[in-house]
Amino acid sequence: MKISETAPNADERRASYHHGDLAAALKTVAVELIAQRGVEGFSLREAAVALKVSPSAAYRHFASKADLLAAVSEDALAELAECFRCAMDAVATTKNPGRLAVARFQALGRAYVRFALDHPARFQAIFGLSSTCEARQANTDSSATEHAHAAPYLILCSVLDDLRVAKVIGKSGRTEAEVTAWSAIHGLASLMVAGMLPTPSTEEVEALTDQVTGRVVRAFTLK
Amino acid sequence: MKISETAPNADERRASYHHGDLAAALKTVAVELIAQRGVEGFSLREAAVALKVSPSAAYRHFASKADLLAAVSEDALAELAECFRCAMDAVATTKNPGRLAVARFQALGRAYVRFALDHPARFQAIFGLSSTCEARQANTDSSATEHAHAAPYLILCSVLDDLRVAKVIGKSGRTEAEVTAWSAIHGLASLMVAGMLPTPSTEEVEALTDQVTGRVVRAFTLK
DNA sequence: ACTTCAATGTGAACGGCGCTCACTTTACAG
DNA sequence: CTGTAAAGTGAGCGCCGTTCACATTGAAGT
Repeated sequence: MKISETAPNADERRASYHHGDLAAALKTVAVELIAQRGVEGFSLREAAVALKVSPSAAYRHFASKADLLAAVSEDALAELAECFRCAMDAVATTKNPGRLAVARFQALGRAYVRFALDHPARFQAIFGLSSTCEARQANTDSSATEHAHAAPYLILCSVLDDLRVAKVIGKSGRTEAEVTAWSAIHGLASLMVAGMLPTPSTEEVEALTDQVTGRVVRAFTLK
Repeated sequence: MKISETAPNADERRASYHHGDLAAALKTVAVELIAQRGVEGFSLREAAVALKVSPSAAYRHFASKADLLAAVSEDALAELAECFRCAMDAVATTKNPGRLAVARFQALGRAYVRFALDHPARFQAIFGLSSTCEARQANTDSSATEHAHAAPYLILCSVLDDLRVAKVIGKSGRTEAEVTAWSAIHGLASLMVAGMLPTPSTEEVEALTDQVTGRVVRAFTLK
C-alpha cells in the first residue's frame, strides 16, 4: 500500500519493466477474481494477464498457486480480526458489565456473518480449501492451522472471558462455550454463504444472527 | 475379446467394450479419489483411467465434471439422510417423550459429525463446492439448493417437532431452533473436518458433540 | 436371419491450466 | 562504471476439461 508516495514518475518507471509490488497486486487481483469466479475458478495465469505480467512472474513472489492463496487467506484472517475489533469497539458502553459482554458477543457474531456475506471471496479463501482428507500429511502439523485462526479466535475467547467475569456464564461453561459459540456462528455464516439458508435482507440477517448468538448465551447462562 | 474360459458372464462380456454401469462406477471411484486427493484435486481423467476407460466415455453419462460431482453430492446426501434415520432408530425407547426427543436430537448430532469425519469425501461433495460468489446466476434458483438438503433437514425438523410436542422447547423456539441447531451442528462438523478444532479420539468427539447439542437443547428449553 | 439404430466407448485434438527453465532487463551497491 | 542479484519474459512440459468424428455393441423390427 505504500508505493505511490515518493515520485510521480514512479509508476511509469515501474510500468516499464518492473511492476513495483507485484506480490501485493497479485493478492489484490486474486481477491477480485475469486469474488467473480470462486476459489476453484481462480487462475494464476488470468491474474497475471490482468496485471499485464507474464504468468511466470508470479513465481518470483509465491512458490505456488496454493502459496498465493494461503497469503490471501492470511490477509483475510487479519482483516476478519480487524472487523472483530471494530465491532467490539463500536458497542455502546454500559454500566452493566454483563450486558456489555453480551452485546460484544453478539457484535462479534454480526461481524462474522457480515464479513462472510460482504467478502465471500476472503471468507472462501480462509475456509474454502482446507485440504481435507488424507491429502494433508505434508502440511504443517495442525499447529499452523490452529494458529491460522488464532487472532479472531482469541478475540472470541476474550469476550467469553468477559462473560465469565461478569458471571453471565459459569466456569465450566466457559470452556464449552468456545467450541459451541464458534461452531454456531461459523456454521451460520457458512450456510449463508453457501446459500443453504434463506439469505434475506441485511436487517433480517442481523436479526437471525442475533437470535443465534442470543440462544448461545442462553445456553450457557447461569440459572 | 479373451476374457474367460469357463463362462463369459454378463459382467465380463460387458467389460470387453461396454462397461455395464459406468455411471455408478464413476461415482464410486470419484468418492475414492476425492477421499485421497480432496475435491479440488479430483480429476475426471484420472477417474476414467482408474476404470480403464477413455476420458470422453464419462461424457456419455454426465454432462460435465460438475455434473458428476453433483450426482455424487446427491448420493451422499441420501446416505446422510439414511444415517440420520439409522441413528434415530437406534435410540433406546423411553417412556419419557421429552428424554426420547432429546436423545434423538443428540443422536442426530452424533450421526452428522460421524458422517463428516468418516466420509469427508462425501461431506466435501455436499458442502465443498457450493459455487459461492457471483458465479451462480446460471444455477437453478435457490429452490434446488434448498431441496438438496431437504431430506436430512426434514428429519431434523421432525425431531424438533418432537421436542416441541414433548414441551421441551416452546413454540417460538421451535422456529428459531431450526437455524440454530443446524448451524451449530454443521459448524462443528465443518470445523472438525477442516481440522480447525482439535480432533481427538472417537469418544471425545462424541462427548464434544453431545456437549454442543446439549447446549442447543438448553438454549431452547422452557424455564 | 438380416438390417437398422440408439447407446456406449475410442482417440485425437483444442485451449487453458500450474509450473519450470534458460534467458533478459532492471536497479543498485562497490 | 560495473557486477550482481532481484524481477520479468517466453517457450515449453504435462495434465486438465471438453468436443467431435468414428468404432463397437446389443437389441429391436422386418
